[in-house]
Amino acid sequence: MSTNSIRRETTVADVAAVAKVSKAQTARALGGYGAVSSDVRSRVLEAAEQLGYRPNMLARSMNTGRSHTIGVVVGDIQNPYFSLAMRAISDTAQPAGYDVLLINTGEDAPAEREAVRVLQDKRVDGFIIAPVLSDDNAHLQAVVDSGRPLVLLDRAVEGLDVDVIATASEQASFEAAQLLLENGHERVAYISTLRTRSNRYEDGFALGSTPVAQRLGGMRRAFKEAGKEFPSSLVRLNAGTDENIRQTVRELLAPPFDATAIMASDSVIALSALEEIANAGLNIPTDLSFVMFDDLPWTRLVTPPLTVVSQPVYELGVAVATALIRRLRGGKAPETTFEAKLINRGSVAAPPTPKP
Amino acid sequence: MSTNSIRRETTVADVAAVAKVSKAQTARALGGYGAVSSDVRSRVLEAAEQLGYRPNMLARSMNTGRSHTIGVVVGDIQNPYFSLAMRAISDTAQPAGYDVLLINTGEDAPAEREAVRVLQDKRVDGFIIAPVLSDDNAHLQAVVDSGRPLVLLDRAVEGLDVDVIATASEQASFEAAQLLLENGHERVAYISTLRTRSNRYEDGFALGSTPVAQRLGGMRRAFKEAGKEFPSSLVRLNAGTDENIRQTVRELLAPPFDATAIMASDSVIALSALEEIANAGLNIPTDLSFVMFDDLPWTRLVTPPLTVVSQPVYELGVAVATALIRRLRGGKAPETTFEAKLINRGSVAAPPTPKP
DNA sequence: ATGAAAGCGCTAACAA
DNA sequence: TTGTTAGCGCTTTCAT
Repeated sequence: MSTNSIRRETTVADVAAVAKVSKAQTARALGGYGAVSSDVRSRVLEAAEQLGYRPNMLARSMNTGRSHTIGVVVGDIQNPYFSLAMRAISDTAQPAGYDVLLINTGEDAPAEREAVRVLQDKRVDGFIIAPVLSDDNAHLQAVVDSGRPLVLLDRAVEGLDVDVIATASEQASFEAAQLLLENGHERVAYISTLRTRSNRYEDGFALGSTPVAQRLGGMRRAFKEAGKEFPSSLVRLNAGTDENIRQTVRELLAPPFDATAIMASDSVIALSALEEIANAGLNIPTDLSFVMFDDLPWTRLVTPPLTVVSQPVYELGVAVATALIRRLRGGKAPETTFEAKLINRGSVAAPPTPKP
Repeated sequence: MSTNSIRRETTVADVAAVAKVSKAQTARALGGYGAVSSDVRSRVLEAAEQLGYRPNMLARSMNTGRSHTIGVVVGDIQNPYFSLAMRAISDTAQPAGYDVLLINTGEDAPAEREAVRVLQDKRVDGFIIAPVLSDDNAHLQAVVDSGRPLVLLDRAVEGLDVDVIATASEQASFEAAQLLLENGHERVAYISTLRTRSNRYEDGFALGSTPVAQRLGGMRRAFKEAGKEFPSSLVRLNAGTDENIRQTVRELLAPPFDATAIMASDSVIALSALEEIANAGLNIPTDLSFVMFDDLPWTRLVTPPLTVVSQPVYELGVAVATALIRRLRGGKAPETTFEAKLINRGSVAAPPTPKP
């Protein structure tokens, strides 16, 4: 017990009093800026130590204009894709002196707009956002206009000129579709959570340059090269809840769709889909072929091991944080390219009734 | 293009000028406090709208002393346990008006201490911490002394009198061990990431009231009731990296340990262990029985489906956030109890050479 | 209900 | 190098 009767934080003024120097000099010594004689510095530091001084970052931020905090907005932190990316962002930002204010939107567009507003109000130095919608940019444009750097993760947004860190997946999707075609599949379904205005995927449907657009593009190309018609009616977007996904799977497997292969655009979808497939008593790959985007450890443990399209998610997270930090330091974001890769394990085989 | 030549944020003063009221009244109208006539309020709000006014939360925080931000410190956000808890915390804090500053420590004690310091400097209103060590409380005690509420997630810390939200797992562990014993297992190994000073688990080893202590306690009880000796030498703590875990598994399966069953204390460990087991050409459950703590969707998809001890992780996250928010509002944290549950699926069977 | 003025804890100009 | 004086944008006395 010593001098802590009334809980008041010690301030520069207190330290200054003990060190017997002006507040300004004290602040300079403590903040590590300006010119301070080593004599004064040591006296100040000692006094600070003795008083247990801790700087009030809010006050500091207020007049420097920098909070040393970056805002991260994702749809679902529970999704391994994002939690891994988050880990990478955190690992990268920390040593650079930035902390992370995380907002989860639950893949809800209004929530994302609100998140951006909150982060702006809290004066974060920069933003990393994995946007829910690819064609809704007003709030993001506002960020750009505010002069605070913004880097997009995973998907681009129409008409928004900012750095985007994403994985090129056209080629890997092409190869995945090709693999399915070679095995005799034509009724290939694709399920994604991507939020769009319309539910149906039509030819020429505007998906911008989202991963989904690339993936569907790759698949189309494979079908075209094979001289087959791409089954647009088997593309399902806006897959949200577990139940929603299961129902979609049931639908796709029944007439008139009769899918013989399913591609799940992320691991969350895959998990729901695989359970539903098991429930239906269907066996992979004999009854149905399956491809999942993202590679997770458990995909090697299931029977059969899953054929996947893997992305370097951790590296993506590092890159997005690095890009933002460069911008924050007034530089340009480094050019980085990431390519998805098809890993053929055991969940693709010929459909039960191969077409000629 | 109108009035945005020099990028200066609009402030209460600006709004006051347009609304033709004093700065004080404007601030009151904008901040929703004090007494403001409806006439003034509407004029202020209109002016604010017109100028696109956004409050500077840093400034606001500086004199209210509340940042409406809570600090969350976890070991590994990539671990599904934490990312799910994080999701729950976020879902709970958001509607209550709190944002989340997340710091990942990589299960490193010094990093945790630093994290706490940073969060204190940033003046977060409260803390949610899943402590790395259970016997290192100086930095946490400092938080308590600062008067800012702290709630512990998952594990308690010796000598620290704060709310702890965790799962009671003694009974479920007892049942798990009992199940193994009934099946004829005596060489039961337990692998955990828990950081301790010593690597070996000895009788009476002080693990406080960590989940691991409870689990081992439950297992001991089962062995005792069965009149068997508990194989302390098969308990492995400090399991860190993937390679580390794999090596531990190899060791445990070989003489002189000859484990016939492995219990993995979380899903990350389980994943590494299962791969190593597969690499060794061992079959579950015929060659080896396996139990994992935490229930994840993929455990139902592997062959055989895994016998697990499940915890209500999302509920835990909600509870920890709720407790903190109650404290922040000056109340007491609600009493909540969570009980782990054994779910026997298919990864436990008799060992290859049953003892009499 | 309103306004003037005094802070919050710090940094930034400006002199000395 | 040092100290003095203004602020940052907001809230909060304290009068009126």
